[in-house]
Amino acid sequence: MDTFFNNENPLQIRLKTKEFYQQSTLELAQNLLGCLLIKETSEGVASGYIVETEAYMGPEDKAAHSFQNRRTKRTEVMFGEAGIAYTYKMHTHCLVNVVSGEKEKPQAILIRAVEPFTGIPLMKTRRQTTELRNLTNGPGKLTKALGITMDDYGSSFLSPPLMIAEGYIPESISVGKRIGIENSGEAKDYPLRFWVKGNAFVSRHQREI
DNA sequence: ACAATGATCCGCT
DNA sequence: GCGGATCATTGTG
Repeated sequence: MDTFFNNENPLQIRLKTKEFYQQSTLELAQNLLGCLLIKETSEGVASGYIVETEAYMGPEDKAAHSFQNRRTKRTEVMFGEAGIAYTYKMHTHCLVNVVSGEKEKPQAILIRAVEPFTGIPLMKTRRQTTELRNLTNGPGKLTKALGITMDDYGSSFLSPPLMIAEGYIPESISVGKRIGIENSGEAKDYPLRFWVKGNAFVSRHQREI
């Protein structure tokens, strides 16, 4: 058991260990649901339960940045060990992925939404809104709320400042198509998006597959 | 050196 | 639903 401190309360957590990240990308994308995503900064600690993920399968997946094993400065961390953060910039937003798969297999899981847990006042300040539902219900929103930036590129989720810990086991998981990849041919229909069924913080409502 | 392209968000209709 | 903001990354010449 590790203890981290929030502005108000000590937070008792059980960090996920290295072995957790060594399952297949499809399993990991689902098993990340319900886990706690935590970020410590000089401003304080903020955390939320992961409620929506998308798997990006690498060389064979036209929607993945690592499609056809494209290996550049940006995609480099995906070729490394599982359990590392792959952050990248999209327009004005930073998005965060969990690198998965074996070494040299550039797969990753995009965290698309979390449910706010601790540090909610800090999240409201960062996001400039008081509406709880609007704090972290999208991949660009949650990074801003939690204070995740390009500084976290290549950082391990096994230790501060960026961490993933045990949370809860979702009752039911929904599966659907990924979002925002209309121009990636057949890959756009792959059933690689997972979310906690019925959770209010999921980014968009969509039919299950 | 340059132009195209988004794994998004927000505000408006 | 739609379009604009806005910029790093990437491929091409």
